[in-house]
Amino acid sequence: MTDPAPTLRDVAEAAGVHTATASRALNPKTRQQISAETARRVMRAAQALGYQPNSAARSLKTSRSGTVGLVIPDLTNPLFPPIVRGVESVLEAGGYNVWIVNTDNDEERERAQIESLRSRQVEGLIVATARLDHPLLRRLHERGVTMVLINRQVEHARIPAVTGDDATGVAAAVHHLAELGHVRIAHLSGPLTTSTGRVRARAFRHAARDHGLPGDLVVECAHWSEADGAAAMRELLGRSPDLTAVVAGNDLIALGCYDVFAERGLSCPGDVSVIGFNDMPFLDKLRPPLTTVAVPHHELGAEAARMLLDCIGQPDRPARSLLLPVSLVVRGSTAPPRVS
Amino acid sequence: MTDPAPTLRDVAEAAGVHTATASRALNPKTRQQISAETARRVMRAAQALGYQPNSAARSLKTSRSGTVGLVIPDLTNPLFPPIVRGVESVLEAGGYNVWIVNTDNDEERERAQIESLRSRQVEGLIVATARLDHPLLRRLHERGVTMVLINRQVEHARIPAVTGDDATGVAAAVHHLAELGHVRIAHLSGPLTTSTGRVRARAFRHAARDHGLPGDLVVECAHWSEADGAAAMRELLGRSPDLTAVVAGNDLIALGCYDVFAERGLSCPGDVSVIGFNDMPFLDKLRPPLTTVAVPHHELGAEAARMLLDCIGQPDRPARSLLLPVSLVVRGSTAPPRVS
DNA sequence: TTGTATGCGTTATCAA
DNA sequence: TTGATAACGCATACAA
Repeated sequence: MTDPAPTLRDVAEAAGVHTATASRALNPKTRQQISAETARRVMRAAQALGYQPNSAARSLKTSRSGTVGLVIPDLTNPLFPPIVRGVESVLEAGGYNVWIVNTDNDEERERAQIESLRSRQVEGLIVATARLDHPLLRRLHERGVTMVLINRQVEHARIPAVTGDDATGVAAAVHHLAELGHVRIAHLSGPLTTSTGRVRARAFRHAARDHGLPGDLVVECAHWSEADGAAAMRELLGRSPDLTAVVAGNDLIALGCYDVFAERGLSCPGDVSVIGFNDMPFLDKLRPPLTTVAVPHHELGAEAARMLLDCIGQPDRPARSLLLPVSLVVRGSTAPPRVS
Repeated sequence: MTDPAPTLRDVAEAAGVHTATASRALNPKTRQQISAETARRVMRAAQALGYQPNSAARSLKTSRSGTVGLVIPDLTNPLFPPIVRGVESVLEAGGYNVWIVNTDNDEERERAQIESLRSRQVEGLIVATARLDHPLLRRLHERGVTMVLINRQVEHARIPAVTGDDATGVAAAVHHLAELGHVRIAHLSGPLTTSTGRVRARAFRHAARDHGLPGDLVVECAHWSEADGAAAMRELLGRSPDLTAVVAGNDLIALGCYDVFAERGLSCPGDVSVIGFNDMPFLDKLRPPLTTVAVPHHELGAEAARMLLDCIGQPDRPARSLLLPVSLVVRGSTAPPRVS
C-alpha cells in the first residue's frame, strides 16, 4: 500500500472533533455515548477518507488480536481445505479471523510457523499436525496456550481434540470386506507416529480378529501420500501375493494402490478390492470409483472452532474430546473375491 | 493464549539492560552495535523466558506489517491450493507472511475481507477473484494499493497480472480435436464476466474459424463448477445433439459433462470427446482419464509473488503482465468421432 | 456529550 | 556501546 493511510486523527480533524470522540463514534459499542449528529459527521468523514482502523494499534491497545492460528501440514492435500472452511465459518461468525500456516510435516518449519503465530498474538491455535510424541505441542499446552487438535491426539497431554470415529470406520470397512467373502485382508496403515495411523491400525487388528481373520497383514506407509501408499503396496504384494483386499489408511494411500495395479496389470476390484478413508472429492469419478469411509471434514473444522471458542471463553474448562461419526461409502472398488 | 506473554521489558530486566539495548541485541541488523557479551546475555534471557516480539507493536512502530493478503474465491476448488503454496514459497523467502481469505465469489464478502486485510496493513494484495468489471479493485488500484492479479484481469485498469496462456491452450485443444476428425465441436465457457472465461471463449471462436469449423456452439456456465457445467451440457445437448466434442472452460465443468454422460448413458470418448482446462490433481485416475490443458499453478502463484515483491520495492514501476506457457495433456477422454 | 491524558510494546533518534 | 526519550495509532479512565 503506497498512500499514507488516513488515521483516526485525520478523521477527527475532518469531522472537527477530538480523536476520542471519533473513536467512540466509529465503534458501535460506544456510539451511543455520542450525539447522533456528531456520530453521523464522523462516520461520513471516515467514509470519505476511506479510513480503516489500524488493527495493529487496536490490538496493541486492547491486547486482543481477534485472530486464531490454524496449523495444517499441506493445503494441497484435499483433506484440508474443507477443514479450513469449516473452521473459518464458525470463527468468522464469532468475530475472529483465521491465519493459516503450512508446516509440510517439517518440525523446524512447524516451530517457526507457530512462533510466528504467537508473535502475532493469536488467541488460540487449531492444530491438525499433531503427532503422538509432540514435545512442542506439549510445551505450548503447559505454557497455557489455548488450542484444539483436529484429527489427531498427543500422548501424555490432555489437549481438547475433535476427530472422526476412526475405529468404527475401519471396523465397518473390514466388516464390508468380510461380508463380501474376503479372508486375506491387508491394511496399509498411515505413519504410526500419528494417532490417526495408530488408531486405524489397531482398529484393523481388532476388527480382523472379530471376524476370525488374520490381523497381521499390516504395512506402514512412511507418509499419508500416494507415493508411499504405492511403495507399501508393492512391499505387501511381495510379502503376501495371495491377498484379495486392502483397507488403506486414507484415500491417497488407496490411490497409490491404484498405481501399483496399473503397473502390474492387476484389476480392481477383480483381483484386489480396496477401501480408502476420508472420501475426498471426486473419488466417485475414479476408475474404479473408490469405496471409502466418509469423514465430515467441514464439520470437523467447525466443531474444533466451536471448541476453541469455548476454551477461549472459559480457560479453565477441562479438556474434552469430540468423536464425530463416519460412514462407509460403498462404490466400485470392492467386490467379492475371485474364486480361484 | 492465557499466560501474560513476556515483553521486551521483561527480557531487558532479566538481562539487566535497558529495553533499547535488548531490542538492539535481539534484532540481527542492529546486533553489531552491541557488545558480544551483552548480546549473548539478552538472547539467553529471551530464550529462557520464551520471549516472542509482539508484532502488533513492531508493526505500529515501523509501519511495516511484513504481511501480504491473498484473495481467492474458494480454497476447496483444487485450483487454488497450489497457487497458494506458490505464493507462499516466494513471499516467505522474501520475509513476508501471507494472509489468505476466501470470498466465495460474493462481492460483499470480498469487500469485507479486503477491508479487513487493509486494516491489517498488508503491504500488498494478490487477487485471484478479479472480474472484468470490478469497481472495487479499480478503486483500490487508483488509491495506490499495491496488487497483482492471478489468472484474471480487470478492464480499464492497468494492474499487473500473471496468467496462463489461455488462448494458446484453447487453440491446442481445438487443434487436437480437429486432428482427430471432429467437426461439431462445442465450448462450455466459464462466466463471461471473468477475463478467463471471455479469453477462452474468444480463443475458441478463433481456433474454430482457423480450422474451418463452426464457432457458434458456445454455452456459458454461470460458475466454474461441476453443477453449472452439467447444466450447460444439458442445454448444449438439447440444442445441438449432433456434437461430438466439447472443450470445457475448466476441469470442473468437464466433470459436469461426465455427470451428464452418466445420466444419459453416453460414452466418453465413444460418443463425445471432452477436454478440460487446468489439469487439477487426480484427473489421470478418472474414468476416462481427462484430457486437459495443464496450467502451472504453483508457478503462477510464485510469479505473482515475485511481481508483487517487485512492485513493493519500486512502487512507480509500470504495470507488467506475465503470460505463462500451458500445455495440452492428452489422456483418455478424447478419441476420433464415431463414424455414423 | 465531549475533551484530556495515558499507555499498550516496540524501535528510532538523540545524548551520554 | 548503552541509556533516556519519544512516537507509532488507538481506546479508555477520568475530568469537564
